[in-house]
Amino acid sequence: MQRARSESDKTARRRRLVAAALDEFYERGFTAARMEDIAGRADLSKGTLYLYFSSKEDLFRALIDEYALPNLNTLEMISRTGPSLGAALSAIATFAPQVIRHSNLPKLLKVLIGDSQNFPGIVRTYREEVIDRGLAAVSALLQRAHDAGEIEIDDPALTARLVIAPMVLSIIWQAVFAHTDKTPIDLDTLFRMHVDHLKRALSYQE
Amino acid sequence: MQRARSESDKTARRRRLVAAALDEFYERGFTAARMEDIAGRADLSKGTLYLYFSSKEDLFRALIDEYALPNLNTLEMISRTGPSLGAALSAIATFAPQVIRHSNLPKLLKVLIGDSQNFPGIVRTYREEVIDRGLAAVSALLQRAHDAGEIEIDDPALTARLVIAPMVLSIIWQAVFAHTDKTPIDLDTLFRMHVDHLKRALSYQE
DNA sequence: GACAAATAACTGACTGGTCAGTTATTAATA
DNA sequence: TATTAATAACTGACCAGTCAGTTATTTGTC
Repeated sequence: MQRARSESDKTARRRRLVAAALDEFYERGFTAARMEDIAGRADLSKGTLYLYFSSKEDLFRALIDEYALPNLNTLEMISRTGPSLGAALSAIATFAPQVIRHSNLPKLLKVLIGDSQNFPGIVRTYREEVIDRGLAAVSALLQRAHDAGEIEIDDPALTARLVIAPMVLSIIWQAVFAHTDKTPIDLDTLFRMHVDHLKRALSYQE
Repeated sequence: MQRARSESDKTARRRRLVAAALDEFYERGFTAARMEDIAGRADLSKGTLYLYFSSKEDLFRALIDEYALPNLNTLEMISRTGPSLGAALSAIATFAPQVIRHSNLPKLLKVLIGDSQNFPGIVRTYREEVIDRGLAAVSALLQRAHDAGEIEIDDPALTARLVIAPMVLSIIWQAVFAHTDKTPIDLDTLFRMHVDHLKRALSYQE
């Protein structure tokens, strides 16, 4: 293994280690995952891993910054800049299957749920900085559409939960069951249907 | 500790141990949970626990029979005997908050997700005997409503996922975040809204 | 450009502690 | 007294985190 001398070499190492940690945590669970295996997956030794992260929990904490925040930023952008609710929902319907199939968010969420009780501090952070912000973004989007007379709606906060519910379901499914499916779920159709239902359900009716 | 003499004493012991295991697994995760603590929670010693269950995994397996199947049976009953889709959905809307707040299903699902990768066999069983049967029940309900001309629907299997999505979201929320909420989510309103949306979205229009 | 000294990235054997599962022993019941 | 539920001491494997030592790379000197 070539050594990391420059600062950019080191951040690359950090990223490799975080990626390795996510895979090991995902495959074996936080407690059962071995630091030596995480290091080995990144072609490094256990000692080196401890040069980059001070503890197993420190490594766990790094996962959120690396994998949750980018997706949240995309969601917030869609919610904020969407010209109309319909357009924003359609954008979400396109975005969601991508994230579920190709990002690390399902793995991250699985790990987070599985070890939530062991790390109340981390869960609190994740909840405040990711979940609450995501719900707030969708909620604000709905409120604006209501104010513009686009839809009728009683409770934006609860409705926001109904909007994201199929994402949560699909993310969990992807992380837990997807690899046992012979034919994968048609996520594109699922989310198109979901958005279609929402538009019908929320639009004014005589 | 008084001894278990009769056969019914012993099944009572088994149930106490399974309940203790669920709580420990939920609070610490499967790997981190200690057999001694599980036994202690049931006011028994570790050795006694091994008289009732041959291994930690055996104990894990018992959780599904004890806590998942009863709820599934209720869901299947609602889906099968409902006189109309609207009535069945309303029944689900009443039933779901109860289960989420007062049953052990949230804890079970949290444990199952967290340790799914370590026990592919158990996950396969759970998926086939609980999830697939639950989805099939809802799917059949929708199909019958369609055949009766009650709703228009393209894909009952995917629609069934949209029906249960808020339940999964709420169950996860309950298991992971609920204890950090100052004010609990209004589940009754949430599911009333959900069912209302579904009825609007699926009914024939214009 | 050649060599040596200095630096810091990297390694893996080791320690201290933990815990699943076993077993020898105790004691309640019939 | 025979049976068996229950216990607690025990064992063996496992692993997070440490640290003394190794080696690739850079820097300074001629």
